[in-house]
Amino acid sequence: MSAARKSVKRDAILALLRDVHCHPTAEWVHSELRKTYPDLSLGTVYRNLRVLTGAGLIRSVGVVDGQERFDGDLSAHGHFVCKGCGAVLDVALPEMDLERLTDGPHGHVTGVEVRMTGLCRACMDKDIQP
Amino acid sequence: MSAARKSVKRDAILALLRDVHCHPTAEWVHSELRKTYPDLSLGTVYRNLRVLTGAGLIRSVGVVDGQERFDGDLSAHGHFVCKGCGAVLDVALPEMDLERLTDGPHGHVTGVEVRMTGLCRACMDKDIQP
DNA sequence: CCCCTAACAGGAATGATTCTTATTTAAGGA
DNA sequence: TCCTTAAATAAGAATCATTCCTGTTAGGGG
Repeated sequence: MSAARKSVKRDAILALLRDVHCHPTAEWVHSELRKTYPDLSLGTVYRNLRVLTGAGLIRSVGVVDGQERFDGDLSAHGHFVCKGCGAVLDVALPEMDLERLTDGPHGHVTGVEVRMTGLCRACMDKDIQP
Repeated sequence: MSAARKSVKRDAILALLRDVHCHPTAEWVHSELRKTYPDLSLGTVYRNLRVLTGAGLIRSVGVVDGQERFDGDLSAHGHFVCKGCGAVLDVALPEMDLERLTDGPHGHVTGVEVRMTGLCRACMDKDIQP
């Protein structure tokens, strides 16, 4: 018995997420991998993103502007989300003891996500000159 | 010129969010306020939740199980989200200097949200006995 | 080589959220 | 108080990300 079978498409999705730093949406992954796998279906991307997230091989950054964003970098870091353009940038978390938060009085904690929102440099400049 | 006019429905939505501690969805707010305002439409709830969020009078906790959750408590605290039942609980953040994160190299930070995910006590017990 | 089942493509279905239109109502001035 | 104007609203249609369904393909153990 094997729970997960070898899958070229799934491996490609995982590899892509590990390569890029843009925290992609399902659609971005789809259109990107279409270049290599022209028959890749959007449903397959969605399903595998869920499988990979469930397996802890990637993580979700949450929903930005109605679309879920994913991250192949599992190291401890937070995210800055620009309200203007929707860009998601990695943010080093200044040594806050996230482990100390684990298993508080509420239950068993499996993940912590720190999300900052604001305006990125590019959008700050944009907003000055109309 | 007045940007925002007095609005009974909007005030009721804000008051409800300040009263409860369950981090409601738009639909929950709608069905709850229907008891007092039988003609309250779901669209009005969605629009006012957006207006109030934009005005900084409430904040979004993010999307849980496909539905956005809101919080009328603006004090500094994080959230524990149960993967099992979708409950959102307030978590005291152990004095981490969130201000120190403001205005990093990425742009102007306006908000920080710390979200923990895991299994709440009730769901932990549930998972033992099938 | 055969069977069982996971993985898949393609497209339909779902459902939260937003948008549109006509109607109501608050606010401020005459 | 009455009138004018624009915000607020109800109702329902439209949007669109995501999930579900169906038939097909293919991996890998036996």
